[in-house]
Amino acid sequence: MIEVRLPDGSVRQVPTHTTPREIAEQIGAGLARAALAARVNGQVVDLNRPLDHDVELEIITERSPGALDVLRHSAAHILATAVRSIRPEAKIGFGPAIQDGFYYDFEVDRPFTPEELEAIEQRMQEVVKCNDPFERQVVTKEEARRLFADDPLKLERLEELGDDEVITVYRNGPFLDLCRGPHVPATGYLKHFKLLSTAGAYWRGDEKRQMLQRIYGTAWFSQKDLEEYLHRLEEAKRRDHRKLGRELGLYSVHDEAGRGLIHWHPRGGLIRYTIEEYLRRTLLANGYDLVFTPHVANEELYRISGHIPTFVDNMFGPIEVEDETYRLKPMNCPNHIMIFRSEPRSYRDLPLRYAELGTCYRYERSGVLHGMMRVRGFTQDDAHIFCRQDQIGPEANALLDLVDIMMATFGYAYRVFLSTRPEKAIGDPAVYDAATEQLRQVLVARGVDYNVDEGGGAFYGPKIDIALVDALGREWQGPTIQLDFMLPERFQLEYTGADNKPHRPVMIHRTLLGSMERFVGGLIEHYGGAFPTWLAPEQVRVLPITDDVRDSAAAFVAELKAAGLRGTLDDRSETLGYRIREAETMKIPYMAVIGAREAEAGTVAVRERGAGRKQDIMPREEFVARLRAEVEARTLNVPGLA
RNA sequence: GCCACCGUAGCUCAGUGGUAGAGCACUCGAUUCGUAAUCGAGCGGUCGUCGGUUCAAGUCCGACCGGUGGCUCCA
Repeated sequence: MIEVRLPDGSVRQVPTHTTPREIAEQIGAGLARAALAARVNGQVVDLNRPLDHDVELEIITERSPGALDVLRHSAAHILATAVRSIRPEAKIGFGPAIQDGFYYDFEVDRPFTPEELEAIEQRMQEVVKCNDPFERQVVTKEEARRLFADDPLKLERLEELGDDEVITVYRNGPFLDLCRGPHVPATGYLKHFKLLSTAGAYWRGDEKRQMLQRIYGTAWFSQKDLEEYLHRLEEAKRRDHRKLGRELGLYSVHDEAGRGLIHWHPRGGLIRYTIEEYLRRTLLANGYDLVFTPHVANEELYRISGHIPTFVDNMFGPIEVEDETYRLKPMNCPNHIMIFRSEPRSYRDLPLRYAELGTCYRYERSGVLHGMMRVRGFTQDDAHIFCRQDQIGPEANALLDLVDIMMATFGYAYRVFLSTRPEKAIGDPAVYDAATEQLRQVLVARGVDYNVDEGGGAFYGPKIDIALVDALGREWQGPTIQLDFMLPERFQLEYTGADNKPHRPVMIHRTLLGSMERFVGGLIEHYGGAFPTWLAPEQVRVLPITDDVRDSAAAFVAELKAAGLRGTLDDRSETLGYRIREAETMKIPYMAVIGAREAEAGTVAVRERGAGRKQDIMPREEFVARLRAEVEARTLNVPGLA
């Protein structure tokens, strides 16, 4: 007999080799029907896996965390089953569950066609209908070698397994895979899924190895979830910053001018200007100094910094001038170091915080360029803080205050990650760990929920990474706080301490918004193009109903401008409906309609973006005052934003 | 850079070997209108580029250029 402890704290005595399914059946028929897998001492296993010692057991159902991963991993096997039946020669690679779905990699003579994808999906339906059980079997390495004799990719993986590892294979109907599991009980459990796309993917993610053909799919427990996910994909497409960027006249990219180089149009420029102006004022109010440094630098600078040779593959090529070689700057830190080093520094001067909206250029391979998100020229919201070791904590704390302000202003939720010392770290491990501990204590003191990426820090220092969560629930790389013990060393930075001796400062690289290109690109998608009033390039469109009130409307536009608001007059000879439609399409926050009644009374009929026919008639001054208050408060009046 | 798909007017797209099309946008004219498309006319394309097959190529084939989705890499 063994003891099984359940999540509610109860303990059951059952015979050795009882399976989780049997226990679920004992608890209730409903639970047995809902059971997909089990969590035994924290590890997810199959329902039919016999228990041979005392355990803590949790039955996994659709609602359990991790349940979708099990389903999706099984979906990947079902996909491979279907592919094998259509293309028997396909060699199988890996097929894991991923965020929102699953994939499977195949080595095939010719890539899959879109039509084939449909056929594969249909064949998957047949596999599901068979409802074959997923059967786990423990095998020896020798047996496994025989079973996968025709699957070189599996053999390669097999040989990496240690001799003491338990090797398992899973069979469902005709398909056998080397796999750790677990799986849902049978193929019939997969009901709501869809294949999405094919893509090339290097075997083991190594571009020196052969390219496999990957098939992506998604799977859910209910048709509703599947449809919601597909709808989310549609919504993401609708909000694509490249599409909205063109439609709203924000930016463009030109072959003639160079790929991956953003041309900010007047509307996009106004958005960027407004953000930059707000950012600079915030930084000045928070103890930062603004600096400006050149776009090119003598290559020597990057030899000292070490970017040559480590970063040279990401840099634009050399520029020869007289006898010297210059480079477009890939980052701002060496320049800021020059400013720090330009005079002797005292411990009393520290911390020094140099901020720059610094434009950098990096060579990115053509295949990775993507709208404003991945470009070759970008302007970083960059800053470097030079401080004493004992100032790391307070500086990190102040930075997290700024992060809070910025994220709240733009309406982002966020998640925090702390990355600790990797194996290959430089310098004294004690210094690295002490600094990491300072960061950790700051996070703890602030009551921040954070995840630790053990060994995920850079070799030159630990860091705090912040991931933005946008309106669609997607995560983006956000602010980072990166400690650096290396550059002060390489540039021999010093300050004079209270002991009148030279000391080495610590550098903190930090960004709040990342690059203006990426940040604004992200904002376009976050807001779906409907920028809050304070950021909207055009805040009010004034619409006179007839030519008779044109002058009155023009006067109102002048009043808006005088109040520092961005209003424009649309007095074209088009119907009111037409002009309203266009203002809605351009996602302008407010329309101010002026007809004979309003002109007479000194009022405007205000129509808010996205609010339909609802109108609010108010005195002109009141509307101006309301708008000014809204701009000042940076109100997030974005439809659909929580 | 690699794999797949795509490339027709400023935009969205139709056109399966036989004389390049539509809607929107733009220009002109008419219309003066009460909350998401007023009517008419006009302008606009060497069908991504180069080569090949064919009596004939937007259409079939090849190469190249560019875009998209991935891979790899990153602000």
